[in-house]
Amino acid sequence: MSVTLKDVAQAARVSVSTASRALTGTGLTSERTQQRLVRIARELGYRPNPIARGLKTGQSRLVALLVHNLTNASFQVMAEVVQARLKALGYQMLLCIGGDDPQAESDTLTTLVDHRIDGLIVVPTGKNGAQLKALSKDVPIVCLVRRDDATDLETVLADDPQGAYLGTRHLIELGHKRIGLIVGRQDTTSGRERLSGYVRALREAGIARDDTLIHAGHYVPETGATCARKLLDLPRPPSAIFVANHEATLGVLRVTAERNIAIPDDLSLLCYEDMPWFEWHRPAISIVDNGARDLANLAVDRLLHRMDVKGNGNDGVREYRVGARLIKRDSCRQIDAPAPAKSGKSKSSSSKSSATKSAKV
Amino acid sequence: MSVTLKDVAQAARVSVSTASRALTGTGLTSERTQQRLVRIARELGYRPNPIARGLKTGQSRLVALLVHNLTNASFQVMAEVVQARLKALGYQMLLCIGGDDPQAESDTLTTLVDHRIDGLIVVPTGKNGAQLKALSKDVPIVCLVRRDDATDLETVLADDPQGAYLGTRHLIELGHKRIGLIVGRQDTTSGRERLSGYVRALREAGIARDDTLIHAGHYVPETGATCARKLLDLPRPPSAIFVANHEATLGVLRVTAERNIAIPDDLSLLCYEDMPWFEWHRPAISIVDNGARDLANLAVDRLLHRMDVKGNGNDGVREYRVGARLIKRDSCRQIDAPAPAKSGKSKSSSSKSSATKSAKV
DNA sequence: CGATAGACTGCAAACGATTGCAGAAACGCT
DNA sequence: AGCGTTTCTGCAATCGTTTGCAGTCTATCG
Repeated sequence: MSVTLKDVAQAARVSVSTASRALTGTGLTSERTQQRLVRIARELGYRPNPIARGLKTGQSRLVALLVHNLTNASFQVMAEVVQARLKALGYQMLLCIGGDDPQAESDTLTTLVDHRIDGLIVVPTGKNGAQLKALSKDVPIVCLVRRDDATDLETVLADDPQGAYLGTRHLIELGHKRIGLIVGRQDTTSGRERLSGYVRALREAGIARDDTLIHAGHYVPETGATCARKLLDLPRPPSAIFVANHEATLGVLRVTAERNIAIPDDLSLLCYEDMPWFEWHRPAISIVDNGARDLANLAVDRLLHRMDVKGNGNDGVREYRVGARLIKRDSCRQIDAPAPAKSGKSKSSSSKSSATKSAKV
Repeated sequence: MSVTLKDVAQAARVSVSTASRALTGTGLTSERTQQRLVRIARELGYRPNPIARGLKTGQSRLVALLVHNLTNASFQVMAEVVQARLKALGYQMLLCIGGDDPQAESDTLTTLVDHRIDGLIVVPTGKNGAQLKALSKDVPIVCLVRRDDATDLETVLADDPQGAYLGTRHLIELGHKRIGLIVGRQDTTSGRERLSGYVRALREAGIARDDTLIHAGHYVPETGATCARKLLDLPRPPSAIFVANHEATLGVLRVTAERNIAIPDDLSLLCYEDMPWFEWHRPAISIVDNGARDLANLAVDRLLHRMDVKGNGNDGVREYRVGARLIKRDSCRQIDAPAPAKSGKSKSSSSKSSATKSAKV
């Protein structure tokens, strides 16, 4: 079927071993035969069989990435980044989708090690700590985005406390005093951390924490909508909402649209994590970028490092934090200005965002 | 390291071959030893090594999916579907991202066959027909979404002519006579087909084709924006725009926002392919659903079929079409009603969208 | 009772590479 | 020339399975 090492060796009238050494470039072969073999191999179109090689060396040139889904924009860019990096290094990426389901995660993990993957980057559900720990003896593993507290695996995390702090402070600086927070479940690291950043910014600014302004739930549009309604139905509704997740943002936008609440005139909106269409949306939505791209890159770096060092060389560091950054667009507005006649929370549609409108069409 | 067939055989005091036969269930072994071996294997936690098996059998239990990117919502759901289906069958999915770049595609293809993948589902760039054709002798291949005209590979396509026809007809039925079309490059099948569907609907309705209303370009937001501007700058701008791609839709929305064009009051908008946020957007965007999920499922079906039949059993059919369907939401409006005073293409921001605003908040 | 078919089982050779070990060739040195 | 190095090459084993072939055992039948 395809050209094997044996064919090359025969064509060159040398033994298979010599051919192998010449082509893998171990330096144990003479310059002349080396070049000759390389030439012949090329002429014959020889391509080494990774399966056979893998059997002997125990490596597969396969690295797996296990994420929850692909609808999440962060996971998308991570998958793209990981794939690109690995490909450049001659690895193939096995992309697995666990759906945040412990059982599926567990199954997937075992098949992956069966396949003798050379490395694994995983967004853990947090329910398979024991298994992950056991696996990490055989395969280099790096956790991404979430930590699995039952393990001591190297983990690359977004700096959620800082990101949430940054975002909240931004809103405070714009003059907001009542800032609604829609945040993730409090039994996840990120949920807790984002809340803590928010609280810290409030405290620093000397603003009292008001628990009626804080709502936690799953990262889905429905939750966003529900929480937004609760916030807006408050006797004294917030002047700004910080949505700590992009999926939930969809729900919030829906509610503001339904109720005809103009952003940012009637309500400022700040979102955690980017989505491609946020900057095309009108108004373009300001965000705290969790640095998905950097996260993925760092995870790959760490994984490669571990794969090199072999033997699970722990160099002490267990946790890496990737800084978040604020990207200001048009969905948050200054609020402390002495309200001019037509501004404030009227239903006017003529503030900053629309001031530059052309009458074109 | 891990327990091998030899270990199992030893524990059971049989030869490796017997163990192999018992565990793979060839039926060539006595009921009793069969069950005994299965038991022992389980007790020892034996897991067959796919690499070793692959070396012998020439199969890898790996199926590759090669798409252009993951930002495209259709590709996302396809990837999810393919992954789920394959996993259920004990295959792992190799997800590759080609970026619609012929060179990358070509490279990827060769590494994939190196890895002895058992099957391939590919969204071809159309520039590597020869290679694909050659590969298809070794590996079952199914093309998805796009056809590669240089090959006779089995291909699963969206019914673009029908989808475009459906969408256009919908707009016509709503009374639109001048319908702008923003469509893909005309050197792609889908680009041409979507145009043809549009043209057919027009013809059927007895509306003359107006080429100033038709713009083609890449499926990216920028193109959408550029084309939208051209359309809106026309002396007689269209009353509806049919955007034959969701990415381009972003650009269109941006332009309508910039120019304060209310949808659907000032302009009806219909989009090809769904995106998760379209139904959360306000107004919710009407679409022609290309049936990404069905496409992926069918592609997997066909691939499995080919993998079974082995020897590239062609059963004649070369092309499968998956029907598109119209999903009406809120971005298209009836236009033939005798225009009331305040409608039309004024720059007013006070049509339906803002008329119902509550002063809430 | 012996022959023979049938049902299991084991031996050993693959699959395509890598690699330890030892032999061969080439070289420099005295 | 003889000897020790060094450098290169080939043999053969190995990785963990599968599988053709031949051998063993039992049971059945004439």
